[in-house]
Amino acid sequence: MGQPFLDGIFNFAIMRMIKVAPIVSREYKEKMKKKIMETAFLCFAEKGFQVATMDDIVKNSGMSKGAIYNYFKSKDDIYIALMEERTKTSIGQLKDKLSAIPSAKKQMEFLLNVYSLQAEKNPEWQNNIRVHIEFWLQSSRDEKLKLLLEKRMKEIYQQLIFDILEEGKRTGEFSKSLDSTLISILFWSIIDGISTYYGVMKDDYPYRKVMEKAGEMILKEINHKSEYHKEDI
Amino acid sequence: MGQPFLDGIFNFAIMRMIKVAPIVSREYKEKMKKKIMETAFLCFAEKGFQVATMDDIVKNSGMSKGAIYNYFKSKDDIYIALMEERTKTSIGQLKDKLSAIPSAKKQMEFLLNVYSLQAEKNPEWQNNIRVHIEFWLQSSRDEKLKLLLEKRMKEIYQQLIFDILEEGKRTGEFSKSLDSTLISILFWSIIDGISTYYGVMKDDYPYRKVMEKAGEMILKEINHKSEYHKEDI
Amino acid sequence: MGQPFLDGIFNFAIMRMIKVAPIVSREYKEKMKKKIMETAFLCFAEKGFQVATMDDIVKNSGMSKGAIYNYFKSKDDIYIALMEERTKTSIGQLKDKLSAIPSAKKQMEFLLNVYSLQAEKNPEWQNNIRVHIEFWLQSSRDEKLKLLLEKRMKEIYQQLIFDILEEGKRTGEFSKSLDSTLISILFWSIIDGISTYYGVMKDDYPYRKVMEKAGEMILKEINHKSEYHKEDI
Amino acid sequence: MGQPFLDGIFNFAIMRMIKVAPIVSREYKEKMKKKIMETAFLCFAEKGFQVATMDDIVKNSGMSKGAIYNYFKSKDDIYIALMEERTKTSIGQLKDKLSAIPSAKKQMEFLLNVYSLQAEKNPEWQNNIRVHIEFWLQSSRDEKLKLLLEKRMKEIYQQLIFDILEEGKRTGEFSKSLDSTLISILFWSIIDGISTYYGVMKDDYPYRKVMEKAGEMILKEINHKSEYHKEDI
DNA sequence: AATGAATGAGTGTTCATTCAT
DNA sequence: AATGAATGAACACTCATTCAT
Repeated sequence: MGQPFLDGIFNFAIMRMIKVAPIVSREYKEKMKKKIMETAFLCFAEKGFQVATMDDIVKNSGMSKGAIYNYFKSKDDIYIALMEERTKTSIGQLKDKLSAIPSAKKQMEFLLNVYSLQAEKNPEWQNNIRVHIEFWLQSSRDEKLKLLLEKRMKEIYQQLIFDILEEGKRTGEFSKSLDSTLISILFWSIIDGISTYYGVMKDDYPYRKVMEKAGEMILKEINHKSEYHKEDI
Repeated sequence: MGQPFLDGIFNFAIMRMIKVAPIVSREYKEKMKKKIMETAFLCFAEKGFQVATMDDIVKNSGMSKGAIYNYFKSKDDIYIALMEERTKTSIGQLKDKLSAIPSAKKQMEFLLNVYSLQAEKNPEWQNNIRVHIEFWLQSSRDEKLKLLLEKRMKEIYQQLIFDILEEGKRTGEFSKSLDSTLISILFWSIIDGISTYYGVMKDDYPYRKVMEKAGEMILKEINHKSEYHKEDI
Repeated sequence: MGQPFLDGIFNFAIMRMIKVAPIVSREYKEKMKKKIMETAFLCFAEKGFQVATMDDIVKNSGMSKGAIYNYFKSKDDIYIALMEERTKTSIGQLKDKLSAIPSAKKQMEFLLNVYSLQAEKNPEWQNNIRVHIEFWLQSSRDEKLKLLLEKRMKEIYQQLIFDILEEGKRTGEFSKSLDSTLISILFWSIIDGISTYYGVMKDDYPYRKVMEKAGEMILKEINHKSEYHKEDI
Repeated sequence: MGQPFLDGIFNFAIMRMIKVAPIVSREYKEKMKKKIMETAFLCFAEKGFQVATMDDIVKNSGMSKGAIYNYFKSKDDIYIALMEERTKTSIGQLKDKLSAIPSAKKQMEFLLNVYSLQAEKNPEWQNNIRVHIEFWLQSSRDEKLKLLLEKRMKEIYQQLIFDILEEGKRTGEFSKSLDSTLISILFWSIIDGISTYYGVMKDDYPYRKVMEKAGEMILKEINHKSEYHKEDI
């Protein structure tokens, strides 16, 4: 009686099947997280973080409340994940494109151009900004969040501009007397100021024209222009 | 024992008085409204509009809940009154001072200087900004509010700059080719962008230096600089 | 114009009336608190603290949720208030009666007799015990609660017995070699052990007989009897 | 392409195997149950039955949720199994040791000694007690559970003492006038009362000293001493 | 006009249990 | 038998607003 050999194989196979196979793939989980984040983004954009409820997210995502809490441990957690992902994506794409541009000056021009065209190219831009700014205000009342955002701001955004400016100074494209730190701070203050107005005023605000004028002013500031004038003479 | 008859007369009289004659003066009412608004501002600045509760306002104002609802019909209502009043006050003071300055260029310089010094002169500036921006974001989700703010923005703030620029163009101080509308929009976008960063980052943000550099750039843009250069020759 | 003098009187009267009169009396508030606590006690006794919900209390009290939270800041808070009040009441009554009894021995006998008769005299005794013990277990996992209860236990309950025992030792009623601290701890351990069984087993447990036997043993222990024996031998 | 036919056979075979033959041995299942119960005990002891979650048990056991539900149909079910097993084990060990002791008096002394030393010998004693008592309180609200515990209490614990006492009466070691039922009930009331205090107060409670004093009192009660007294007189 | 107790729908979060795989 | 994602009813608690006094 019995076929020990086959039994062994059989049991092994069964055990393997049972033990090893992950019920859902990693991709599945990623997809779910993404789905929640996308729904949450829309809800936050529509109503604001405070006003949007988990029930809104539940309803719009078509998932159950428990399911969402399997992926994120709180509403704040979704917010943070959302922001990290948005930052990572946008800055990553930017960096990729910038690295293909040889001159620092051209890089700055490219960057400013990207932002000038955002309103037309990226239909989510308005929402993006509102959610972003709201989160930011939020952070000023939560030390942990503030540190997270501040770090991100300094190490990622400001650093990006800072590096371009320093490179430009090195190659002689930009004025040596430039305060790269100050300008990188000012750069984002202006970009975000304009974007905030756009996010609030929406299509009543001439986003592109304002952004282009701002870009012009920034380029004028960092270029050797003033010295050119003197040379012109 | 008492004097029921007289009591009756008294009560009647009192009731009548309340109905017929305004027992408290208009000034008293204004004073109360002001008190509520001031308290509310502090609460909103500290916690944010959404998070601050009516109970916070009750507690900090020393008034009763019912009293507050006698003066304002909702929390939103306080917010709106607050913003209207803040705008009126700040812009009113500004206008007073500007009218004493004869040249458009000097007016612009004065204005930029005022904002540069805000952080040091006005310890409430950070709170001011946060409440302002938050309210603003709020407004993008409430059409009524949005119209109110947009009108205010255009008719008061942008108009202020627009008028100075046009005057400067008329007197020849500023370049004739200037797009006054565009610059007045850009002006506030930059000021508010810098202020927002400051409101969030607080003292980690070199507000004054950034604001001064921004002022420099704006002045450079609107002045006849290019022509000066030529004249310099 | 007008009658400033009368106006003054009138306004003063009105202001006084409005400002001073408390809308609800202190008694009213005490009555409400009591009502909530009584309802809560019944709920906790029926289902246990953990299982009983605020909605149970809401439903059974006939009050609204918000009203309850106006009087107590949390479910725990109700629990604590409940326990403090129960302790205060029961120990207060006990102390009053004890103070009328001249001899320490008689006091002990009285005390034991009170507990022996609890089951028959106090129909809530079972519930009382269960709620009490449950709260107690709860406390072992909450340091703050534990300290509160421990303090109460030591300073009120154990102290009560300790004082009687010491008084008895002083008057020669009780053995000088008695460890008053130890006996006072043991006393309540036994009383509560018996009560716990009764609270759980309910009328299947011969509460009175057990308590009487225990009382007999305790009295035997603290009386001079044992020494007489040794001397007798 | 595959071999659908063979596939079919394979799948069928596997399905059949699972259905027909027990793939895992009865021992394996017992081992699993034990593992779950041990983990559950630790969780319940740490947090209490209500507060400990199935997820706690999942995490600490290293098993999956589904697996646990294969062995126990509910959280309550684990609780019951746990209690039954604990009772069986502890009483079983006790009985084994008692059977080796020839005299009833020595058996009582041994028993009391075991409990006196529990705190020092059994580091789990505190947890044990808390879980036990908590379960017990629980039972008072669940008729089924109550009957189960009451039966267990009477048939196992009280019976144990009852038998020793009766044996002692038979051999003349204990007083003939002893109410064995009453004393056996009192015995556990005292033991559990002391243990409960210890479980809650933890090391602030002089467990051993109290238990020894209680043991002394119990022994004094059941020994022939009292009759000696009468004779003495 | 003033009071503050009352209201109750709504909030984020938890968790025993189920079930497709 | 094993997995762990999904479910959704509960939960304690909040708070803008109302209204009897």
